[in-house]
Amino acid sequence: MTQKIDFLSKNQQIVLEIIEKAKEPLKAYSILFSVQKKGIKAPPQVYRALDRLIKLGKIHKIESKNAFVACKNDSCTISNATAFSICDSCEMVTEISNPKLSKYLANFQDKTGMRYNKYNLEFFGLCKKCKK
Amino acid sequence: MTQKIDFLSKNQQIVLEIIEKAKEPLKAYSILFSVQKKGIKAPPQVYRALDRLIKLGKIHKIESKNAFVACKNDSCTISNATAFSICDSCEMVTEISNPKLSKYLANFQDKTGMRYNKYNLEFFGLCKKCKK
DNA sequence: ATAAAATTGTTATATTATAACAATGCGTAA
DNA sequence: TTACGCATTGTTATAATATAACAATTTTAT
Repeated sequence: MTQKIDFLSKNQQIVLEIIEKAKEPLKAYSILFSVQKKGIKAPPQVYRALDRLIKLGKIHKIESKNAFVACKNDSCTISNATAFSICDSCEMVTEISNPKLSKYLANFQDKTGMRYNKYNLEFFGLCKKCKK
Repeated sequence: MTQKIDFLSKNQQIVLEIIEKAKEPLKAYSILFSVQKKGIKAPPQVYRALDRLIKLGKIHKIESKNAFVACKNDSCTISNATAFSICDSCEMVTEISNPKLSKYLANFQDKTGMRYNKYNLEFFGLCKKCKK
């Protein structure tokens, strides 16, 4: 039987918790370091948990940073439509939750007629604090 | 003085040429392998050329694949607004060049009021061939 | 021509991620 | 119950991606 979709294993819970607590996106190996006291010892354990949490939509990967953030959107159970705002200076990352944008992108069609089932958008700039 | 913006060094030309010839996005180490006969021997040489070519807008990095493609848009001299269509099955990648989309994204403002100077968008799905 | 600055070459190593297999747990049919 | 099959977790090793640090060379300004 495949794992129930709403069940998190111990490792998955540990990894999720640390990502949720963090104010910044976390790198896989910094997660590994933090959770070693809890018995997670090796990279594959972290990467497996990350993969699973991504599939469940509990976290997202910031591709340009190879880092992971918790999904702020409670209703997000599958992460097929993501948009982030990233500050080039302080590296702050926030998930953009904008219905117009999601609708626009979900309905976007290019001339090839290819149909998309997933997208990821990353915006870069300076956040208000850093612009001052 | 900093390097003139339209001048490519030998290594940069070699790397650009191989990326332009390729039908698929190329990985850094596959580029390295291909250009070793031309005298490029070590990773930093490839990565420097890639960085420079990206800044010039001659190539783009597909973040979700850690791979590099040539920019198809001749007028692209700075790569601050990119959008790609990626097939999950055959891994084909095409750059989307759609004025409406670029305009929409360039003008996008989220509620924080943060102003963006760059974005990268990656769409995933099945291309026409693979959908059949 | 020569010093300063920038670029390129080279070695080594850091960082990110996965393959491969062993150990463990877990449902289920006999 | 038990033992078989299968999924999950643990472990070791290594692959793949990327950069730091410094030496050699080339370019530029004077």
